[in-house]
Amino acid sequence: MITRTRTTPSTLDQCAAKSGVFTVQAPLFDNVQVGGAAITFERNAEIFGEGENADYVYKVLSGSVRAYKVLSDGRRQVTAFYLPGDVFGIESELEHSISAEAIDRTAILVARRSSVFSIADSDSEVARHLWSATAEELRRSQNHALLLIKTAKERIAAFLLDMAARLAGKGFVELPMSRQDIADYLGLTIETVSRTLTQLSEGSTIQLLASRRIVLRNPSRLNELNA
Amino acid sequence: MITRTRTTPSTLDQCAAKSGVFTVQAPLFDNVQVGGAAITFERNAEIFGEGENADYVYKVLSGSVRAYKVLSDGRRQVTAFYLPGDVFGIESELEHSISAEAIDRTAILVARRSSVFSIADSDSEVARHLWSATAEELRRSQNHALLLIKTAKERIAAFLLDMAARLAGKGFVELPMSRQDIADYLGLTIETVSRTLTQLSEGSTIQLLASRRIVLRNPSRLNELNA
DNA sequence: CGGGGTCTTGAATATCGTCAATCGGCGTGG
DNA sequence: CCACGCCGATTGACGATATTCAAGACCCCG
Repeated sequence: MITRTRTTPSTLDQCAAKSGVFTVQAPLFDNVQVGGAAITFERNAEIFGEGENADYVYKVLSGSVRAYKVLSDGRRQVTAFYLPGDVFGIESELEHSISAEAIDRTAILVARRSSVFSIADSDSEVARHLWSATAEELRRSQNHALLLIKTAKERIAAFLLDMAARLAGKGFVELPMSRQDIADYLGLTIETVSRTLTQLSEGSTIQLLASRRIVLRNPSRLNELNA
Repeated sequence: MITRTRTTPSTLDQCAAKSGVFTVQAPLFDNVQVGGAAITFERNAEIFGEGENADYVYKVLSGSVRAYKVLSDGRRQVTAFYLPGDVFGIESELEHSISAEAIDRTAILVARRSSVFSIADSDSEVARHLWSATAEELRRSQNHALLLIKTAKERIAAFLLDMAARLAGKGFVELPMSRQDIADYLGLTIETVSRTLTQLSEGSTIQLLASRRIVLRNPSRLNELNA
C-alpha cells in the first residue's frame, strides 16, 4: 500500500489571475446566473486542497474530478467523482474539508464564493439552490457509506451502475479513472477491484473491451448484486 | 446476521396531535426562534422512516437517537447518533432519505418544516443556519466514510474518542447504544466490536466498568490509533 | 522497438465474519 | 429472598473474504 502519486499543485489563484478573471456570465447552479471563468486543469492537477480557503465554487464542463481525504499514513478515501455538469467545492465553512484533483484534462467553471453568497443573501431562490446542492451531496455521501459495508462484488456492481447512469455512453462505459481511484472510492485494493471485474467478466455480466472501457452485458444481474 | 428487531412505529402525527401542536417557542437552530413542541419517544420507537414525508425537523433534548439505512437483505448501516443538543431530520427534498429511532427514552423538540422554511425564505440568517447544519452533517458523513476504510481497532478508537468528546461524562463514558448499534455504525459485527474492546481493555488503553460504561485510561494511545 | 505506468494474475496470509456456547446483569415471579 | 429466564455481551474455534507480496502481461507513447 501507499504508492500514492503526489503532483505539483497549481494554485487556482495563479490560474485565475491569468484567465481574465470572472467576467464571463455562465449558468452555475441550474439556471441561476453567477459570474464565472473557465479554467483548464491538466491530468492530476490539484484544484484545491483540504484546509485551503474555500474561496471559489466549481462546475465541471468537461473531463472529470476526484475528491478525496487522506489519512496520516497515506491511505486515501475518494469521497466522490465529479463529471460534466456536476457542481462541487461548495462549503459553508471557510476551509475545504476535502481535496480535489483533475483526473484527466478537465475544463472547469469557477465562481467566486463571495459573489454566490452575496446573491444568496438577497435571493432566497439562490439560497435554496445552494442548500439543496449540499443536501444532495449529503445523500450521495450517505449512500457512499452504505456502499462501504457491502461485499467487493456488490461495491463494484453499484459503482458500475452509477457510472453507467452518469456517463451514458454509446453502448459501453468509458471510465476516466484508474483502478487505484476506483479502489480508493470503494474502500478496496486495486487487486480486488481487478479480480472482481475479471470475475464479472467471466460470468459475462460485463465485458471488458479495454481496462477502462466496459460493456454492461447484464445490468439487471448487477442490480441484483446491488442488494 | 440479520436478527434486527422491528418495533411498533408510532407515527409522529399522532403524537403531535396529542401534544398541543407547535405553539411553544423554543430555540431550535442555535439562537433562532422557531415554533416547536416537545415529544417523548420510548426506547426503540420510530421517529421517522425512510421514504416518509419530511414534515418536521427535530432537536434532541435528552436521550439519544440513531439514524440508519437498511439494505434489502437486512444489513443495517447506522449513519449517525444524535445526542442532546443535536438537530436532525432536516431534508431539502420532500422525503426522508434515512430512518430515525430513539435509542432509549428520548425527549425531542419538533418543529414544522414549513414554519422553518417560510422563516428561512424571508430571513437569510435562518437560511444560512439551515444550510450550515446540512453542511455540518455532510462533513460528519464524509468523516464517517473515512472511518469505514480503517481497521477494526482504529474504528473503535475513533468511535470512543468521538463519544467521549460528545458525552463528556464524569470520568467515564456512558454509552446509550448497544453493541449492535455500534457494530452497524462502524461496519463491523458485534463480536468484533466486543473483542476489540476487550483487547483495548487488556492493553489498559481503556477500562470496562460495565459493558456500556467505559473509562478512557489512555486517550492519547487511542488518538495514535486514530491514524 | 523499447520502456514506464497500469492492470492482471497467483500464492500465501491476515483480518474479520460466522457459528456456537457461555457468561452476566436484571427484572419477574414463586 | 432466591431462582429462573431473558436479553445483551463475551469468548472460542473455524472459515471466508479481502489484503499483501510478488511476478508478469498489456498498452500507450515516445
